[in-house]
Amino acid sequence: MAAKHGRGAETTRRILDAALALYAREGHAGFTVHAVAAESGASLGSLYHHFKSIDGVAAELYAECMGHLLDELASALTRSRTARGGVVAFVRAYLDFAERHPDEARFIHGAPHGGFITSHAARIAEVKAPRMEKIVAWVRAHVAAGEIADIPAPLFEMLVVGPVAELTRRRLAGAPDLDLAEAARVLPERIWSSVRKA
Amino acid sequence: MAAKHGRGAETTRRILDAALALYAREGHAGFTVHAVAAESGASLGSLYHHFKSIDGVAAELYAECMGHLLDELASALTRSRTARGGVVAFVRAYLDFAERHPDEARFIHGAPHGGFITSHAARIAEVKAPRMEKIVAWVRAHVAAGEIADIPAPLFEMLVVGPVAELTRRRLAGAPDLDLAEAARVLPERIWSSVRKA
DNA sequence: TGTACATCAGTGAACGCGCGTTCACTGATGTAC
DNA sequence: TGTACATCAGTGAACGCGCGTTCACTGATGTAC
Repeated sequence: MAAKHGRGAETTRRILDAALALYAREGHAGFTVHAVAAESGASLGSLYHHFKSIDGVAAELYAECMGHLLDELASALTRSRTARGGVVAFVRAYLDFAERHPDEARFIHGAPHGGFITSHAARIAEVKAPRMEKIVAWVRAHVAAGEIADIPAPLFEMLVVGPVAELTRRRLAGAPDLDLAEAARVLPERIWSSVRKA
Repeated sequence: MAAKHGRGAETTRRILDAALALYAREGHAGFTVHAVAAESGASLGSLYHHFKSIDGVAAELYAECMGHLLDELASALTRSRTARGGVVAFVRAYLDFAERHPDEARFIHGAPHGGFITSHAARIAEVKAPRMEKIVAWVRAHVAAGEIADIPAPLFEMLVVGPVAELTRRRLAGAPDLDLAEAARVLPERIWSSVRKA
């Protein structure tokens, strides 16, 4: 899937782009094989030639978007020397991603309730694992240095990702009273307060 | 909907209970009118007599679960005198709810991606609004007293609800490496740190 | 360079299935006098 | 209390529709000699 070279690469690309645009425009209910094929200009048969099923399209698109987000988060982190700088940059990068790529953010936060995430778990893990490893290594180093509180890694993740993920979800669900600029001003320092040592 | 008295109250109750159990067991994909009717023992016609559509069932169930959760959260808050005690109790109440009522928590966090939440927004607001009002009033009072940071109410909500909502979502999505007991020990104080004044 | 063959890419009509919803109906409960 | 009527509760076969998927096929590109 997602052939990097070869003749069908362009078609594959068009299908994934169309799927993302369609999800953004029509939501979960409009995300059907027929609609994705029509939107992309490919035929049904062509879509099934490159992807094994509609869930395959969704899984590949999810892996792509998640990879994109995690790349930005990991690089925000590793660019920073101090723990505080890293956490602040991480939170900003998340909010920035939601603003610059709202369609991808919407797909990441909304799509998993179709069952593809369990049926294509291997493909998704393949994309997530190496990025998560980088992030976890950075956090561990700063825990060891005594800058970040020594709490279980998953709980650290909840504290940092939770507020921004919730914010993103609500915005995408249509709550308009949430100002991203203000969030970017307030949240990073607040979240840092929740994970700093002592 | 959800007649409080009258002859059909019992049937209505059975349908909602069946819908919740079915969602917990089969997930989004199994949540169909036919399946809900069969699970509840009611006929299709009877279901349509009491609810106008399958979305109507989902919306009523959502309103019920959300009301239940917000009741527990609001009472945790208002039982507490100090800001710190309130926030800590709030977080514990959320985690407690997820543990004691996993089916309701799963429905609250998973179901909204069906479109019923916009089509039945009025009914849902009717349940949420008075509870949210209590919560907001409590927070405002403690902001005025200088105990809680003076940040916009929605951002306060993200900081407090975000981590526990994210945790709940991941657990329900099948991540087993998340220990609720440990979360209840670590998160409340950490979250308090993120919203306290100075 | 030309010919023969194999593989890859793409087509779109057709399929069966299960979904949400309707409807003509029967039975049970409540109301009037 | 008995009778007539109205409303509410419940039944389940039947409907049309759109979904995901298949398949026999054509055309384009790559490979061998």
